[in-house]
Amino acid sequence: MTTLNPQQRAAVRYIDGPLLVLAGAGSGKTSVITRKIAWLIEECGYEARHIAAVTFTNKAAREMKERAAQLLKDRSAKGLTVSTFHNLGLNIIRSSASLLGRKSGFSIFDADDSQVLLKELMLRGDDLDPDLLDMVKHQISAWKNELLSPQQVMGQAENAREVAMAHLYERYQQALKTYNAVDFDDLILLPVELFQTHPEVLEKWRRRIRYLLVDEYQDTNLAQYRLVKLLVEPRRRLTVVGDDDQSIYAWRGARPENLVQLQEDFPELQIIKLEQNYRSTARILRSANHLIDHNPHVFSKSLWSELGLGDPIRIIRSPNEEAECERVVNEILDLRLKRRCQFRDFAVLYRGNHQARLLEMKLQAQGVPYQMSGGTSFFARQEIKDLLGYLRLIINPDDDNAFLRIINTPRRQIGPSTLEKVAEYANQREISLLKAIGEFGLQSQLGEQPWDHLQRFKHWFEGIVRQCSGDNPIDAIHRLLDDIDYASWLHQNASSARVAENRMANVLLLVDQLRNSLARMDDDDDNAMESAISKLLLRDLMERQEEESADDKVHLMTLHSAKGLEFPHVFMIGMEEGLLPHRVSIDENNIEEERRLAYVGVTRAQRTLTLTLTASRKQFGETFQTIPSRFIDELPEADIEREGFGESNEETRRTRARESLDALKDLFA
DNA sequence: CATCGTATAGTTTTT
DNA sequence: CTATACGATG
Repeated sequence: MTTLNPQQRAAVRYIDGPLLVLAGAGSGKTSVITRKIAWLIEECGYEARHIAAVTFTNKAAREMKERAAQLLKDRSAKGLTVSTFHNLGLNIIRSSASLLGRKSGFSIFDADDSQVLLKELMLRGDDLDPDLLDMVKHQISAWKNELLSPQQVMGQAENAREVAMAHLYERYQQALKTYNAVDFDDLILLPVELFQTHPEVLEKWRRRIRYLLVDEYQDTNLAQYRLVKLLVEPRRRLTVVGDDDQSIYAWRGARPENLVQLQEDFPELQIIKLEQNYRSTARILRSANHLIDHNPHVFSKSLWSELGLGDPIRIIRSPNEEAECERVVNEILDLRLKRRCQFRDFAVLYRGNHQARLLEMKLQAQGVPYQMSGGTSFFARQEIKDLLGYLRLIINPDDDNAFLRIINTPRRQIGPSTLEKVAEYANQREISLLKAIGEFGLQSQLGEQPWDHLQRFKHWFEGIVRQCSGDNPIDAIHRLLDDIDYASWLHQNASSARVAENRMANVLLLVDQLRNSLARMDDDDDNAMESAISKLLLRDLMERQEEESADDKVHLMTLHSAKGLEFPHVFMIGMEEGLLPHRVSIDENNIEEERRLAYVGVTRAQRTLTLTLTASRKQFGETFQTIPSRFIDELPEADIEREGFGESNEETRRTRARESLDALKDLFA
């Protein structure tokens, strides 16, 4: 076990009141949290089940849980809560679902589900232009994160559009309730509402959670802050760890000012700074400090390290994005040999997920194993959404969204016109679609064929549901896939057999994860299936799978998902104006957050850091000249090494040769 | 009701 | 340029 430095030790041992730990990048904040958990249990007499640690990502939660369990030598870790905000919220909601107008088995709508629902409501309402969908969904989410109810929003609406949006918000919330569903924002919002309206429930949770630790505190939004505050009052046994320089979720409602707010709300707040970095070389750290110095600061800190000077930061400019990706791959292969390190020691970070596509191609071309985390996730895939649709409907017959998703997948000769009538009938009777197709009152509304098709589906589905509530739900799901001949359906729709098989493999993987998840749960849990599916919907399980199979592979991920991680060798690609900082952020004047994003990227690196960019980039078929990111100019000149910038004859010639070669390639392609 | 075609839009991050 | 959405046709 490593020894803690004096600041870390103080942070672990201070338990007399609320504590804010300002932890710079790589300063060992996870150690502080896990060691504090152990300290509370071993030295302060807390039982594990009375301690909760909350983070933002599943990944962080898992790592923390693992490290805590290690420290406690799997003795007393049982009952310890280490989870994401959303997961904690889910558990709170589940324990009092009926008070919130939900029944057990309620669905969790993801961003797509919410969008589908909102669109539907907008089309039906027709007082809002459907083109505003993007704006509206963002607005509603923002309201929820600000804990504003539809009524409150209505009260402060200033024009017709705002009234219409407030109205839509209300209908949206009502629809979720009708569908027995909650969306991601509700996972925080509803617990707060619950606590505010049912003090006895709050009291129960306060007795349960007697010490609360919050990680990445700078990412909390108002709703999350309120939840924390409700839980820790009046005893105020709270430790939060954060770094305002790593706040990169303002767009999601995160408020770094919560760090300051904390001081006002808890005047007795103690603050401890962790400034020693245990991760990066001096050059990397100096670059990071230099970069972030261009931002204003609430709390100033200066990171230092004892790990030696290290290599200069390399900045490589390539003629175009293809060359850029090829170059990165070559650098990885090269470094791997020179430094005798493994593929897993490398990470390539980028601003947007789409940047990974080309990279993937080039990695594949060279046979370099890689792993993309986060990515255009698993859950955006058709096949996964199909299966989740079925699963959701099995545990929640009111989930009309799920019903609509799967009713005609694969084809059951049940089309839009039929569904229109079903929906109308269901609406009038105020029942769910699934229920509606079982009622004879509907029969007269439909032709003979559509009715028969619906009945066949209904009987079949009821059989599946019945089998699912039996001893072996996994068998039931396999039967389901068998019955609908899903493999054939995929083959029919895919461009190639390979793609189809891949998709089927994804589906089976998901089922397998579900089985594992069920096996891990208590046998006496009646709601095991529901819990397991919730886990799926909160996107926990598949990531877990990724990690467990993460052997020796290069890591590919966005700058956002890289937060909290570290790698010996880091590449940041696309260091151009418009990409990082992103165009939208430039337009909206959010340069500071982009800079923090760059800072997060830089501080992931332990040994070497390479930034790459292109001279020109293709966009919508046209080629544009690019401008190097302003952040490059914000690095200390003494610590960087540029390549591809000089306009030496030699390089220009090579570039030209390269370009004409590419042009030729295009010509023949 | 399904399939095929054309038109059009699209710039970012996540639980 | 590509992915998706919508509309026309079979």
